[in-house]
Amino acid sequence: MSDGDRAESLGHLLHGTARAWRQKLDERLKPMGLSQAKWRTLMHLSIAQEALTQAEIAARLGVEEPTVVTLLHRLEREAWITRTSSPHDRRCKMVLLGRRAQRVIVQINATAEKLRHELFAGIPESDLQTCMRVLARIRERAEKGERRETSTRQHAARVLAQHNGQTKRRHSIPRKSAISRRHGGLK
Amino acid sequence: MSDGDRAESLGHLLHGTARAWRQKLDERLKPMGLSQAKWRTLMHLSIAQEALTQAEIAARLGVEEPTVVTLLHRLEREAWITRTSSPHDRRCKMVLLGRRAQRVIVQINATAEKLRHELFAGIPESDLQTCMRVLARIRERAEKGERRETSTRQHAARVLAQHNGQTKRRHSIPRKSAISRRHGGLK
DNA sequence: GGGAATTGGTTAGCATACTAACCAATTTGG
DNA sequence: CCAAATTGGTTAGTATGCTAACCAATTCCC
Repeated sequence: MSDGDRAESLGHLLHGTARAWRQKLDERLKPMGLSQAKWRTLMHLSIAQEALTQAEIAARLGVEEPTVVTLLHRLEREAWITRTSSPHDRRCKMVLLGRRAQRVIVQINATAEKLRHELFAGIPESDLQTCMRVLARIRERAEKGERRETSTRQHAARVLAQHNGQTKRRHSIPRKSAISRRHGGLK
Repeated sequence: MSDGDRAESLGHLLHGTARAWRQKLDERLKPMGLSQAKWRTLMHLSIAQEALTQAEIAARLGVEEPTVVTLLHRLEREAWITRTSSPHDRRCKMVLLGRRAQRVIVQINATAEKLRHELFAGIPESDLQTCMRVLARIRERAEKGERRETSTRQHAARVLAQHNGQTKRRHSIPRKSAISRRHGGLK
């Protein structure tokens, strides 16, 4: 029971600490019109020092693509970034930092760093190392076997391809309608 | 620079580990029609062994009240819980575990515990302790000074009370309309 | 006793994340 | 070369969290 308690505590602790940290950072970035998600995106673009595709951003942030779509939508609306079609691959959108972002990105990083210093103050270096090692191990285990085997595009396509020859309508019948109004609107 | 890198890594690591853990647990609870948020709520009710008010649940989960409202709404809709008005305090709603929840709660906890064992396998006890100590310290710091001084109900009310005698319309003009259709509909 | 303050719960609106399903463009393999 | 598979991006719908603003009920205190 004591083992279960301790273990459960780490789960809650992890959850709660991540939440508290995020909230604290959001609170400080708020006056600049930013949040952690936006800041992290800008930071990755800044580090890359070149235009990234949305898929690359998603990979670096560790989130799914649809999440990136709306995130970038907000960032673009607020003039933090610009999105242009790639001339090499017309599927891709190249994402660039706007001037405004380039100007304030230093302050943003400074804010985040200051918070980190505050949070880490007085904690022995070796303890931080241990903590990171433990977390990395847990994360690795939790992510491993996240096969996502069920209902991947590839998987579904493969199954259906084996099932019948035709490739149109690869999935089951759509539930709503999914109308696309994309017939000439954007170039 | 190496210091900044390491520090930044812990931030990302914390975020990513919490996310991976949550996803993994959600994945396993999904067949039972649950998620981490729902499971945690049921677990706290189970531990309490008595009816709790929504405010108590919010405090135990560490989330805000409006979050609990929609969470309980979903749980009630799926017959995991029931909500009844308290006879002692007509403001309160007492939240009770439904029969269905009581029956499966053991399996749910077993699932969560099994995952914990898998994730912790091979990690020295002392390292886990250190990790928890570090996280607890960071969390404490991050939560401290979360004054929420700006725009608390109490604060706003106090300020306006000093400003003018009347208490009606304590806040600024609502931006939309905030129509309440609560005039006899319920009860 | 009664007005002020507090507390419990709610709605509205937003941010951030997900999965499922889809289209358009490119790459691959026979 | 061309059909099949893959890849990049999108929309729709849902879950989970937040803050702001509010109502109703209770408690506090003069």
